[in-house]
Amino acid sequence: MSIETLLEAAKFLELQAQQQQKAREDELKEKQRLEQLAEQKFSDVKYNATIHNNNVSKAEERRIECRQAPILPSLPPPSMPITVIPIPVVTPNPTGSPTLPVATLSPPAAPLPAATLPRSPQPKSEPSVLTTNHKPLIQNHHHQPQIITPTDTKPQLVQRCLGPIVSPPQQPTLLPHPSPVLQQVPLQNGPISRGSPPDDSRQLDKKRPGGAGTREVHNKLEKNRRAHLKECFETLKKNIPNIDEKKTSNLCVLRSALRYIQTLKRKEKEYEHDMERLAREKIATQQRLAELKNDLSQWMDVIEIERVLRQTVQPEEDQASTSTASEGEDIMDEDLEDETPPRAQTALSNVPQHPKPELHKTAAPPQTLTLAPATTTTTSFITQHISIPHKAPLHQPVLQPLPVTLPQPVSKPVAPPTPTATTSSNPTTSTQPLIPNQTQVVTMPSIHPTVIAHASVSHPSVIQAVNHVIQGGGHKHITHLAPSTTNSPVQLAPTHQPIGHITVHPVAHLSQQLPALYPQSVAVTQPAVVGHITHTLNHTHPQVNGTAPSPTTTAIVGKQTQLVTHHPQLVGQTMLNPVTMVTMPSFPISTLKLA
DNA sequence: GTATCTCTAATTTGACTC
DNA sequence: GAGTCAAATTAGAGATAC
Repeated sequence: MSIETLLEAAKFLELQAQQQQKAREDELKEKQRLEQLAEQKFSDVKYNATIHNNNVSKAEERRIECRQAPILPSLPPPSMPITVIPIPVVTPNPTGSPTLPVATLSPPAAPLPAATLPRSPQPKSEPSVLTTNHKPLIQNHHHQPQIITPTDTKPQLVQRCLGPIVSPPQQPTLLPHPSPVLQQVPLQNGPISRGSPPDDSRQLDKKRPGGAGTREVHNKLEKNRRAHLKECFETLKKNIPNIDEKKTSNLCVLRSALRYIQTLKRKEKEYEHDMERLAREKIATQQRLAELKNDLSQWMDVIEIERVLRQTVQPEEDQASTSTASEGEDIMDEDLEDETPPRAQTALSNVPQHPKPELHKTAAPPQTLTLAPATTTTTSFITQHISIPHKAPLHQPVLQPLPVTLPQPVSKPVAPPTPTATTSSNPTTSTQPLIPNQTQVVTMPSIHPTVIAHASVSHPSVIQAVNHVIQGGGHKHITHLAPSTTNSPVQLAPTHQPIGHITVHPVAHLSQQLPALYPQSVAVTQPAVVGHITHTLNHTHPQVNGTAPSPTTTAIVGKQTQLVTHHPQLVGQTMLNPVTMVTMPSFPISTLKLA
């Protein structure tokens, strides 16, 4: 029954196909003229087939299919010869297969057509039919495999789409070989075989909610993602030095990047270590520098003390050739103008100028102390003793001959240094031209005839020098003064006055006392000198009130203990040295002029 | 010069996570 | 649903053997 019925059905389908074919050809002509799908949709299913033959795009196909979907049901089964649907109509099969395919392509639908059409083994029994039908079947598979897949998304849809999608190509080919049964076989087998049963169809259903568009979109997105990935690799490649621009795969890029990162990390660590090492070296160097400074200052103290001792040996006759303080100041002012300040020598020449307040402001450098006139042993002692510590370490030229700055090179033949000269004892002093300094000191007295004037000139520089020493870590230096003096070959007389207690020595009194106090200049003690300085400062402040402070004096006193300002006005002007914790006068001592 | 092999990039596709 | 990942596949280029 099955075969016969199938054959009959096939014949019936063939007839219908022929009729449809004719109608289709007519429609094709019309379509070619019109080429409008909307009208053609409703015209006939054949119309759809023609659309496919015209190489309509997939999207259009889908659209058309979707549009047709509602139409198909409306069409009476018998009127759908081309689609699979007609089969049931034709076939006497009571199973109602015609409706099934329409409802669902999948499982239920598949069996029916497959059972009926595939029976196409019949074709074997009927070679003619089989051969003829076989071609279309293959063609269908080859020509529009993709077309089918997209339409498989939904059973109904697929079912509806099957007709149009598969049939179109078939029909043209089928026309010459009318065998409705065979035509239908491929039609249904196509999708079924592909989907091969339900699994595939389910996957398709799951995967194609949006049809092939989803796949295309997904592929496009994936492509963009790859492009982005590629850009990232290129960027990475650019950031890696020493890498071949062209012949480098992504793998090489990654490896190179890894190596480069490791190298950078290693370098970073190295640099960190270097920084730490340099920091440690810096600290050590600074410490070393500080030590050297201290040593140098101490060392210079000894030198200066020795020098002072030698100077003290000089006879007082130096004073005889001294001129008035004012004269000396004037002369020194001229010198100051003539010379440029920056150099040590120029600075040295500035010393005499200090007496004038305004000049002192400008030419305060303590280096000038070296030029302190040696009108009296005390003054010379004071000046050199105090000033050297500062100048020595900072300005080596201070030790150089100073006659240049001297307005009156009345250099008297300096008495040969006493055998006790420590210059030889101290290796450092031996290397330095101490003798010129002595000569200078000797010559200076001519400039400063009186001790007072001398002191007035020398104090500023002395104080400033001391101040520098203190500020520059010279505190130790000051403390070393006493020991150094004691250690020096020349024995200094013990201080006549306690360090912690400063006595005021009237200036006039000083000139008289100095010889007495220090029969030999060498015997002059630091405290005494300091005391004189402070004393003069305290008493001369009215003249210099308002001038810049010079903490040197207090610094000097600081070593002793603290400065007692005797003058009430000074109290308000005194400053507390943060280093020595000693009050410092706020006025420039250099401007002091002892009345 | 050709065939073969190897490597790599590009593509497709299914699965997974958020 | 978008984005991502991984496996499978494909195509092209370079190296090698014949």
